[in-house]
Amino acid sequence: MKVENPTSRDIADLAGVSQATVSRALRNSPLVREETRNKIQQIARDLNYFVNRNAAGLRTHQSNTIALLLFDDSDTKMNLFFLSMLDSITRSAARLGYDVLVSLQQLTDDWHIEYQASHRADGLILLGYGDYAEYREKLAALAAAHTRFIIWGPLVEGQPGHSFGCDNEVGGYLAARHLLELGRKRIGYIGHMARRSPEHAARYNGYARALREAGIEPSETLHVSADNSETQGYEAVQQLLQRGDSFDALFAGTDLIAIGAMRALQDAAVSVPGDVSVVGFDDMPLAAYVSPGLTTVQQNAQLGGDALVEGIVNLIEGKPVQSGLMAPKLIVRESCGATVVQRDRGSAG
Amino acid sequence: MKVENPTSRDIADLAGVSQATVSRALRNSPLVREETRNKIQQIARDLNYFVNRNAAGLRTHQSNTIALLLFDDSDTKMNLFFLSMLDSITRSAARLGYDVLVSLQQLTDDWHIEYQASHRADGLILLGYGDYAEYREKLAALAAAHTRFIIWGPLVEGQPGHSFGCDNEVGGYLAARHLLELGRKRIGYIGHMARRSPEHAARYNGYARALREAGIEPSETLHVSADNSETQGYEAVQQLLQRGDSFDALFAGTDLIAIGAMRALQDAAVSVPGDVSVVGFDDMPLAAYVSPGLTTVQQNAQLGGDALVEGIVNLIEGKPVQSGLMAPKLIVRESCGATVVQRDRGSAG
DNA sequence: CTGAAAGCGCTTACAG
DNA sequence: CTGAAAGCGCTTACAG
Repeated sequence: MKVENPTSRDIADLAGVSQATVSRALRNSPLVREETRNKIQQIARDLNYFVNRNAAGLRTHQSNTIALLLFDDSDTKMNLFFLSMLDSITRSAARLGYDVLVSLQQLTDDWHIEYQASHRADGLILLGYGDYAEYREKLAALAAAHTRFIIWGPLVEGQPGHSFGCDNEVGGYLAARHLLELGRKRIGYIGHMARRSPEHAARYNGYARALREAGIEPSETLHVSADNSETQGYEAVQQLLQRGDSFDALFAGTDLIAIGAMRALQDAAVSVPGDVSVVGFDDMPLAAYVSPGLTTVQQNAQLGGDALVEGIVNLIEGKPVQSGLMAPKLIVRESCGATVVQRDRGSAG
Repeated sequence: MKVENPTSRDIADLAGVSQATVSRALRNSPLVREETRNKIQQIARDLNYFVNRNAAGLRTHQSNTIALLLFDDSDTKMNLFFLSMLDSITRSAARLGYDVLVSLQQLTDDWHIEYQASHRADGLILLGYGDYAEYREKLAALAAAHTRFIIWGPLVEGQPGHSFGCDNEVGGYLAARHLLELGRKRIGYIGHMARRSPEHAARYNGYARALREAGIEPSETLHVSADNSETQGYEAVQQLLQRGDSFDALFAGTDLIAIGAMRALQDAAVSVPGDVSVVGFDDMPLAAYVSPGLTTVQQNAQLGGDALVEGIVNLIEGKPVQSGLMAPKLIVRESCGATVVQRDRGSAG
């Protein structure tokens, strides 16, 4: 009873029912008598039959697929945080019956409005940091094409579509509070300053809020602009040291910047955390392994991925979706001089 | 001239030609007069039209999609090496006109024979380390279902399907040669010993070959079995130290093991590389950041990903495919005591 | 609870 | 170079 590429018609013949009944039975329609359904499903299993997704999709105008668009225009390799989100995204999607199509994009690429138009995906998840000016335009184009999408990122006033992200303002606040509680007073900031990046702006704002609450006015001379790379973190500290304005702590916009900064400090014979405390942002696997271990602000990739999938699936299914933020968490290691109860190396990697 | 969800028929009406001609024009058929083709393509662009993949796939029995199945049964998070391969895989696939469907699997899961049977993918790329006994069974099932697939991994005698991987034997040889050239004589090995994992067996064999070439018989008492985790590397070194047999170098089957091993040595006040040299395998981003920087054997993820995509696409298109291996490369950092010309931190991350 | 029938939107022999 | 027509394999109103 071998059929090479069985169709529902083959099963119908074998079961002695109509093809329509086979289709119903395989979709667990209550319209089909249980006995009939069981028989049909058994035959399908025996034949190694699986519904042709193209045919089903053509009929139903669905693909049961989510496209995950990763973009990254920094000079580093694909951000590991996004990669680690891939894990929870694919798992959540699978649980809800969706496949995940992955595409790595340059921000300058066409943004594949066609994913939905071509019925390859029912909706998009957008993941990555980028220049927001350019970004906004693309989002508007997606919205104009009636593409369903959800963005990982902050709530931005007037931005088309839905988003879910980390509360970067709170993250920056947590980082700066930690430094203040350790007695640090002259706390610098290294990161994106421009409003090109609302993520980084929010981190900065949280930092500034904590300082002001402590009666300290953030000092321009302790701020250095840097993109997300170790090199830029390194160079930023060199600049800072040249300026000659003293500082006893640094809040870096990302872990990569923080790691570069720590290295620059060490190369300049400045002790971390003896002379200067350093806090990062992201908690990438590296953060636990550098020396000293980097205290940083963690975004929960698991929660984030789950929320994004839930959001896009709700969008696809026409249910209401709210943009939202999740709370970040301070991970204390050695780079600030706080007493560490137990060294957390995080997950291996 | 707005059409909500345009089909080729809408374009045909607008262009004053038949739907068949539209289909030909959009696929750049030479059968269509250039003028007609240009006109049709212009209209398609104006309408934001994209070919319905379900309909096209139903007709052609193709999905132009590759399924990437990542599995990992180690206790660590998804192996970063595989994740970094994702980059070159999606890019290569895109260049060849294929989408990439990603699925994270447990080795114990069903292996989605249905990806191809359901016409969701034209072929599979299998990525991950695993228990080979269990593995083999699944591969046989895939082959029995006429599923096209290519595996990242070693050439294994009698294994169904095609594969592409790193020459682990040469990698192990390079690592051990390096240690021998630095004057090390008592070189231990930490890693999988069982033949469950041909990858690790090959690494061990290369190591043993280098030793024997140098007139040294690999010593049982300097071998400790360990899975791919920092913890197991740490514990392995503790065991080794307890045994009391002296050693001046360690070759670890993976970077994670090596990093755990280095930490155990440091915790036991054994200097790395002063007393003991350590070499790892993989060159994960971490390797450049631990202290001392880990000398290790690098597998080129870029090349690997490209080769896997090329392989599966050839398989899909009925072209001949050869299983193959690529040469690994020794990355010298500080953990062995060799003179390092320039510190290579590799790519950020 | 089941069947006959229409139709989703394409691709491609076939005929001209 | 172009068109009319068949058909890919499903899902789902419609009728019974």
